[in-house]
Amino acid sequence: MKSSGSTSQENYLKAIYKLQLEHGLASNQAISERLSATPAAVSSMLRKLTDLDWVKHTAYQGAILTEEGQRIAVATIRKHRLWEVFLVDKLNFKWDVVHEWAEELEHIGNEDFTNRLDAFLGCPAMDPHGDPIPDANGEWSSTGRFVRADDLTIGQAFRMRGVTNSGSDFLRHLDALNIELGKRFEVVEHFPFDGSWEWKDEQELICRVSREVAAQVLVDGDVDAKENENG
Amino acid sequence: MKSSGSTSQENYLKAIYKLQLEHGLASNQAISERLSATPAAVSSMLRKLTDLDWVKHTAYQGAILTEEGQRIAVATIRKHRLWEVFLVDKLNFKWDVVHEWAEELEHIGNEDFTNRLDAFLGCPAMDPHGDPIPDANGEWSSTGRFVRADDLTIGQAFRMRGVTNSGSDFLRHLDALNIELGKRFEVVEHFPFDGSWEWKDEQELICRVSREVAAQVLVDGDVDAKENENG
DNA sequence: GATAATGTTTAACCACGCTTAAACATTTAG
DNA sequence: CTAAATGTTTAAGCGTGGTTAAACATTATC
Repeated sequence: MKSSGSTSQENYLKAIYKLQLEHGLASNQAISERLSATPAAVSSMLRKLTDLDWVKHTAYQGAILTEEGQRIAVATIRKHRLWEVFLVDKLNFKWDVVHEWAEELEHIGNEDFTNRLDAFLGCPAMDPHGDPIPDANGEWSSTGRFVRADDLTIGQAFRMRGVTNSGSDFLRHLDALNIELGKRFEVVEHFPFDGSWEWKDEQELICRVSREVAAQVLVDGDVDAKENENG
Repeated sequence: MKSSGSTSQENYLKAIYKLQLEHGLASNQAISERLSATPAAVSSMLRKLTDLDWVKHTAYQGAILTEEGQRIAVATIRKHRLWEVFLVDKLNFKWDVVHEWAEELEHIGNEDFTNRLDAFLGCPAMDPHGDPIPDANGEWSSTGRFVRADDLTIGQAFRMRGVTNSGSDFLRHLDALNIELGKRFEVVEHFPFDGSWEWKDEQELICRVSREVAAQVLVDGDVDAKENENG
């Protein structure tokens, strides 16, 4: 088989996949918000996806993906993230703008195409936002689990590893604060008053971040244990 | 402005552009054949393109592109050919299969995107089939004019430079004959009986090609004049 | 357990790009 | 110059993926 869907169908499968991770199943309404479509549109698309055997849909409950639906969803996410790597690493786009283009590119190409792109990029493990890239078999090969930056304690060293919010506004804000993927910091202070934090980088420069920022930054809190990597 | 059209619109503009080069203007019927669509579909699309001011259409005569229509057509061809270079040079696809993927990729990205891709690829002058790639301004910067391989005379040295038929069957046939872009040959013999030719490559290996092949291969017949390039 | 609030589905409709079949213009041939 | 052949356009309709508005289930509340 190894079928795949239309652009729109793939977008639905992706949305359901992500909602399923978050809530176990994807309600009609949640999908509709994700895709900025009306609930009516979702309803009709779910019928099609059910007919294709890509989702199981219990009326008034929600949708979950079948094996095949999941395969297509993961393949699409893989393509999306590989293209993001391409756009940042090869075309020198900034990480806050690549999502839109990747959203279009992800619907092009078959398995062979994707694997060639993967190989060309050096089989990257993560996209420019720190999100893991599934391998050719759809496996999320050992996503070294990261923690939220607001889970750290004073004095703790860490490396910036990802974000849970890939919106342009947020990413541009991180750029403005000189917070970038892989950069090493240490927690200097935490202010319970407003939940904000003070970090310092390796040049001892202080970086003050709000509660909102810390909550959406993923870090590797286990930095000293494996410092043979980059520092 | 710098507008651009839908996938389908861009395909029509491309087709009209090419037909215009060949026949001065694009008849409804010729477009319909190019795009494998019915004349009725062409008729209705031409109305839309006319409303957008991208073509001028004289009923029962044919269509020609406006300035803007031409700009979009050339930009689309530029993107198509750049992606073909990417697919062959970076993803190691063979030249006979890249057209299909490029046909999808060509509709993605804006001017900035395309220029970044161009720069990343080293601003190539030609696609993998030897077709020239217009520059960022839509100029076909000096397409060093090539001649058909069946225009050569015995003893003449030449370099393979392109094809006038990019169909997979033809390209695979050239692969089978070890005829590739940039390769140097010399005309050994011509057989008026069936119009076939004998060439020899730099290893003195004889390559026998049919009339049909020679007619669709473009070569640089002026090889000795500028042998500082590759030989 | 009836009722209000919420969420889902259906119904009618739209735009896009295509189809077939019929009507219409324009050439070409007799 | 008329008739036939050819090419073009219109009309009606289809599939996809949307919309709004109304009908319908399902929760939550009293």
